[in-house]
Amino acid sequence: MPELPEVEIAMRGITPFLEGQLIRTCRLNAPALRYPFGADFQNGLEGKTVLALERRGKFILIHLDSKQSLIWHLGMSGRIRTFAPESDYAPVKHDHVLITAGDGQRIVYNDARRFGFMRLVPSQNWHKETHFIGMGPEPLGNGFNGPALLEALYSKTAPIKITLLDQRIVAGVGNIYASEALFESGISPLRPAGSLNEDEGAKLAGAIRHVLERAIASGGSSLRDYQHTDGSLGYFQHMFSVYDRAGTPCPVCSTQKGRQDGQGIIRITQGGRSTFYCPQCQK
DNA sequence: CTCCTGTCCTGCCGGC
DNA sequence: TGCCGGCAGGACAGGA
Repeated sequence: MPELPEVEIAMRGITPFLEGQLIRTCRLNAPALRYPFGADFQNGLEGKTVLALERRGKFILIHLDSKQSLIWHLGMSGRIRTFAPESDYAPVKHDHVLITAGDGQRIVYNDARRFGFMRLVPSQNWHKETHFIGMGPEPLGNGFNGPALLEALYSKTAPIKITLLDQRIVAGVGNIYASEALFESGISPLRPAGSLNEDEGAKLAGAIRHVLERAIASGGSSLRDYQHTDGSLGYFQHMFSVYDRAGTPCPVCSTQKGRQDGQGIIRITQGGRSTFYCPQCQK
């Protein structure tokens, strides 16, 4: 499910419930998510105080005062809900992890498909965990721009859409925002990644940043099960140009004189996953 | 190395 | 109405 914007919003949502707070209890309703929790998981959380939270790619990191950090990934269907101390928590199916903190506020992790996971690792070396080794730059950070992107792409022969999903190229881009960024930059998803020129590299880097920033500002994309931690919905899905819009007119070329004969947005499959684009606008 | 495919798991939707 | 196939926001392993 969640790509960078949704993970960022989830992290912002839980921060006021956890930052500086004592974790009182951690209840597990399943033996494993993607991986087993491990015998020491609950003990590693209970009685510890949260120092800080941060995001890296699609991962949330929760640093504890025990020199351990919680690595948290939401997989495809992971969702976090928060409950204020005095509010009622009504359990729903697939609520796998319940954390009670501070004054009694609760943080609940629900994940129908259990593709997500939580792992405790030494804080000092969290970035040396396999998930983060070789991970590409943060697209909203200073290290990401046209030249840096081109450098990462130049030797690649795979289609640019598939390559953008590789977290070693740039962190946090997933299936929705890869299609959206390619549309915004006018680049065909079928282009070999290494074939982009300087101008296209700059355009694509800018489009990735722009799309992600707009998605965060719009509260992310609420498809299927994704919601904010307080239960509210994002509305960036209403601003998709191409994703899940197969058969609709292209928002750019359908309005241009002499170009109304395009077939509109089409869906293709690349690497077993859907790609949406406008064959007329994206070359 | 890169690339391509399959797999983990449940839910939902459309077609018959 | 029920059943079945296909698809879903991700990451990783293993083989070519």
